[in-house]
Amino acid sequence: MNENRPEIDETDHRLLAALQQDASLSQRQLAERIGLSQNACWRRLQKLTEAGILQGSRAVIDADRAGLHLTVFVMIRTRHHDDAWARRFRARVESIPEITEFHRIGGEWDYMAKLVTTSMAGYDRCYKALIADMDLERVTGVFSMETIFEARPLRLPR
Amino acid sequence: MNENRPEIDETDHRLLAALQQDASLSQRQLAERIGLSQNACWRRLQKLTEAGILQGSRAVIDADRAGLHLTVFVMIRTRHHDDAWARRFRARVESIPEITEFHRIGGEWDYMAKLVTTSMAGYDRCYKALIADMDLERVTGVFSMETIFEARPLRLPR
DNA sequence: GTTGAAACACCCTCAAT
DNA sequence: ATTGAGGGTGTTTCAAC
Repeated sequence: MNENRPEIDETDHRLLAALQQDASLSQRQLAERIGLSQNACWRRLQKLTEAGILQGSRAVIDADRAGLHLTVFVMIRTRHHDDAWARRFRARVESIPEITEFHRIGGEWDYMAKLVTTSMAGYDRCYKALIADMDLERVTGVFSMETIFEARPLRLPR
Repeated sequence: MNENRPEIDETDHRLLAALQQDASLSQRQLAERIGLSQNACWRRLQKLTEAGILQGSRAVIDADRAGLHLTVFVMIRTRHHDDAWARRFRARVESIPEITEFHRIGGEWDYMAKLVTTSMAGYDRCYKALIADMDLERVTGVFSMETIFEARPLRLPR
């Protein structure tokens, strides 16, 4: 949590929104788009980066074209609720590169992992790697039949 | 689906992996890192972009520092299974910018949406906007207590 | 906040190997 | 595949307003 975040004004907002859509924009283009001088734009980027709000940029890759045809959300319930087990489980999850996202969740399940892989055979390998010697109470895969959209820009507050 | 994807060799692999970690690398740095001339590196990037595998880059923003303190996965079951209703529902989901990801899923539920917002009050507003006049059978929010990691680079096959 | 300028790094395209 | 070179563009930091 970080309640006392630095102020983000309307201009910062538009700046972050633009870069969330396309981080390859040059500073000239960016400055022009949001109606700022290139110089002022640069200073704002510095500030946002120093504040840790802007953390860099990443390539967007078309999963399907890259051969990744299957997305599964793995729901997990554990029998163990001690720290040592939790640490061991997190290390296990981190060791499976097909898992792109991992949450501790509330409700019926304890954890949820998003897993992106080539095929059902790929999923089966990950599943086996995930459960081996972890004594999980229950694991179920929720399969994405169709990814309608993903990685949409965040809606920033204020 | 795209089974007949162009060949991605080891070098392309490392290129995409590097750009998934940091898309702001200059072509000189990138070329040096993967042991290629800047020129050859540039040509590979062109090919990957033309093939639609590499689709650009996006800024990474720290959600919590930007004031987004709540992530919820919304599970949805519908009573309607005709195309007209599905189109209307997709349009509704797209109209809610807090929803960053949307899947049609198999199993007990029909759809799953990932929603990132400021607070419980923000979630409630989205929830109401989502369900209004849609005659859903059942909607439940699975709350992320802790995002252990997310937006990890894709594990590319081969 | 702005403009203008200077120093440097980078991108893209050649030609040659 | 590689190097080298050139022109155009982008970045970063000034000083001045």
